[in-house]
Amino acid sequence: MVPSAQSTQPRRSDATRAAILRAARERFAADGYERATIRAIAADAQIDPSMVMRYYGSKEGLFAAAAEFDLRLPDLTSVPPDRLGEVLVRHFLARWEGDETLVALLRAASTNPGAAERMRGIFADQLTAAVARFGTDPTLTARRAGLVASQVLGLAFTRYIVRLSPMVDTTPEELVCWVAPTLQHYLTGTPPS
Amino acid sequence: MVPSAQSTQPRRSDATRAAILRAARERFAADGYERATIRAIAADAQIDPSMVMRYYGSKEGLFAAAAEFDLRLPDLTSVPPDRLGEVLVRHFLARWEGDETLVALLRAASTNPGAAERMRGIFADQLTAAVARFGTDPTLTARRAGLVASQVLGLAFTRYIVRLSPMVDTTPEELVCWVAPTLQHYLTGTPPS
DNA sequence: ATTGCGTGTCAACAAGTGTTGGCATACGGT
DNA sequence: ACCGTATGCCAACACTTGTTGACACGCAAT
Repeated sequence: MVPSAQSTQPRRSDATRAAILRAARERFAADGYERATIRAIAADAQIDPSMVMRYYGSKEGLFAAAAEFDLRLPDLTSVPPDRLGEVLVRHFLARWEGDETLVALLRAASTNPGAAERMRGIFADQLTAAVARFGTDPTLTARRAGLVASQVLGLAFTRYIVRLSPMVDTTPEELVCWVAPTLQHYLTGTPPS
Repeated sequence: MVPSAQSTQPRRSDATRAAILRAARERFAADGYERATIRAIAADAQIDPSMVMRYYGSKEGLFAAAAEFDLRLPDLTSVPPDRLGEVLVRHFLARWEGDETLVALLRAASTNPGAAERMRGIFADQLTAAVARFGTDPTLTARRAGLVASQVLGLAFTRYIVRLSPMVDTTPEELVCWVAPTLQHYLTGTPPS
């Protein structure tokens, strides 16, 4: 992608900024918020730690920039209603395998309140909005979204964080087969009593 | 429970040891491994930080002692096969609400390799063993256990760590109704292809 | 060429960390 | 009553952390 005719003109330090951000995402994803030190990130990006401060203000600011994330959920109204679960699992798995940002967010959310807040926002806003397309009861919609989040985050947690052997070894396709009915049930199943 | 006629005779410092352990569990559960400082734990237990070192050797040692945990899984062969899911969810929920040890372990597992290792052990050993009672294929058994772990840990992660509003607000009973079929499917469902 | 400013490095600070050794004290067995 | 040992506190170490300010270099415009 070209520097683009965005609102702000391209700066000479854009390459450095990008290198910092990339290193930050890697470190946050691998080590979590507190173990990922600014010095280590700066070393990975091959610059001085003070640059990180100048460009991102603080460690919190750096994390906020590095953990910017969009689930890019597809329009669920245009998929067959009985394939909702399958589409969702496949989408989430693809989103994870290709972008370590969510893993960074996931790791950090356990110990950093800001990260947890952001995680809440992502799943409460983006996922709930996607689910809200069908069904009118807002409480039920939120509950459905929450249940989907629980299974999907549990999948990521066991596969990428804890690295439970069976969850690591299983192929994405097989995971889809197993988990799709679960999400389908959470999305379209009849609520209890 | 009485000091007991265990292998080792009761020491005069048992009360202190217990206070340290209780404070450690609270702090680890609330703050995670790195943010839970020995000084804070010692302050909670109203003793000097050096005592923690003397009795538990190091921070790692303290965590190892504080994160000792048994799932106390019931004997799954004595429950009706179509109620396995329900029994399991209910058991896990009860186990969590009453003991913060697992929350501590869960929080710490994101950033501390030792905690992740222990988490792996608990779910790979205890849960797999309970599931192995029926079904002979070991790979399939491990996979079933892993899937159950993913949903159950995802439930805990969204409810106790991230605190997603819909997952916090929902009553345990209703959660059981939603999640039971999922676990049932993972335990007894037919594997894909 | 000179002036400004953005970019980058170096050294250092203040705070907090896990960890250690020394010293007082009080208990329990003799 | 005495002595050894367990228990507890205090002060300090060595180290790492995020963060800051001063200083050097190079590009761009005048």
